[in-house]
Amino acid sequence: MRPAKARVRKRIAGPQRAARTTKPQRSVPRAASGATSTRAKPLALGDLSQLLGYSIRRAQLWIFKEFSRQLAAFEISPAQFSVLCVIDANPGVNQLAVAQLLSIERAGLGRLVDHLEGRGLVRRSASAVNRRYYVLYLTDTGTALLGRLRPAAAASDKALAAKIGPRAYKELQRALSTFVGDA
Amino acid sequence: MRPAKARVRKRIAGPQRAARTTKPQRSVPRAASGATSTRAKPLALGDLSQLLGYSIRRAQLWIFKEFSRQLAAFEISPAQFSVLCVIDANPGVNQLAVAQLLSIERAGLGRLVDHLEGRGLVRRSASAVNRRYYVLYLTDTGTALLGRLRPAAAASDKALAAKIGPRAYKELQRALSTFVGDA
DNA sequence: TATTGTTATACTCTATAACTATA
DNA sequence: TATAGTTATAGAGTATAACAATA
Repeated sequence: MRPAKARVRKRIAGPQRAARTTKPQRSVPRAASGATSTRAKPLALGDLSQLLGYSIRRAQLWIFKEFSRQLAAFEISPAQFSVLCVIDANPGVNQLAVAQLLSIERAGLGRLVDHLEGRGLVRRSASAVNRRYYVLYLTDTGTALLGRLRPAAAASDKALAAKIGPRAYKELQRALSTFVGDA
Repeated sequence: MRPAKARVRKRIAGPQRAARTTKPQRSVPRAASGATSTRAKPLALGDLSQLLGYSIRRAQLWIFKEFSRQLAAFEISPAQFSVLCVIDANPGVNQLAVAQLLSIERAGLGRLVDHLEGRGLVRRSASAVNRRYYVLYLTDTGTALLGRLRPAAAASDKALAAKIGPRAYKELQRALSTFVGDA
């Protein structure tokens, strides 16, 4: 049998162990020329290698992995860390302002703040000036945790600096500053 | 009433229009000091602004948005484009090799290739040398489409170059080359 | 009528485990 | 026993529409 083919699947959520009644069969074109696939020739990225956008994507994946590794003990995601930082830097900020600053959807940010509040890191208070607002503060627990997150985040950024070199680190910080603050 | 609070939610999937029986009430600390939240003072990013990792994340989000804008007419995501590029550059490659090169899970790549095959862009053939393999090729349709995607992807990368400047573009290409090829 | 926050929903990604066929 | 591909599933993240309360 072939590697279990199900072409043009329907993406349905079937039963847990679906019965494999119909064995997929297809005409096997032996005349596939020199298609060895026996891991000898190195693979090429093609046009991808010329696109800076792809390099940045790969760098970002590496950074999230490194960040998660450094902060694994705290169970804090990059997005959660960014929200804690913004609340810490702007005590009494409201949710929409945080969402806009970080380019997060307000609905998603609401759930994220729910989570942080449930862990006792963030406190929601009613605004005295506009009753539609919540104003956000770090709790003492939140402040204490952020104090421990900061060195870990800095270590993760240092690992990045070590990977690309200190000069490139400075160059990137200057070159990419345009992206921080706008969408 | 307050802004409809449901603190420490349970993340359950309730009925479409859940009855809002319990009106959330909480002690309103008026002594919230100078927490105005009336959009006057500019917000600060806090420690975030010092982390290159955050800048790269923001840059990557911008790039995906720009890429999707340029390729909207083709309904091709960045990930799909990357797979088309790799198959084009390595005719007869097998799925696992593509997954490893692009750091995509093989399960996810299988579904992605399903989609591309369903659109008639990619052809799966049985390997002549190892019957566990599929070998992947672009169809004529896929090759033709990639020919039209290439300029669009290049335009998206040019927009990035225009945003950061040509010198920074070259610097980044050199500095980030370490991330292309490994995890 | 517009705005803040919430809810519900859907879709994509990611990650994992288990399974079939093959080696 | 190990590997390629698939399936199922669960968890995040994202995007949107609609609603309540408030302005």
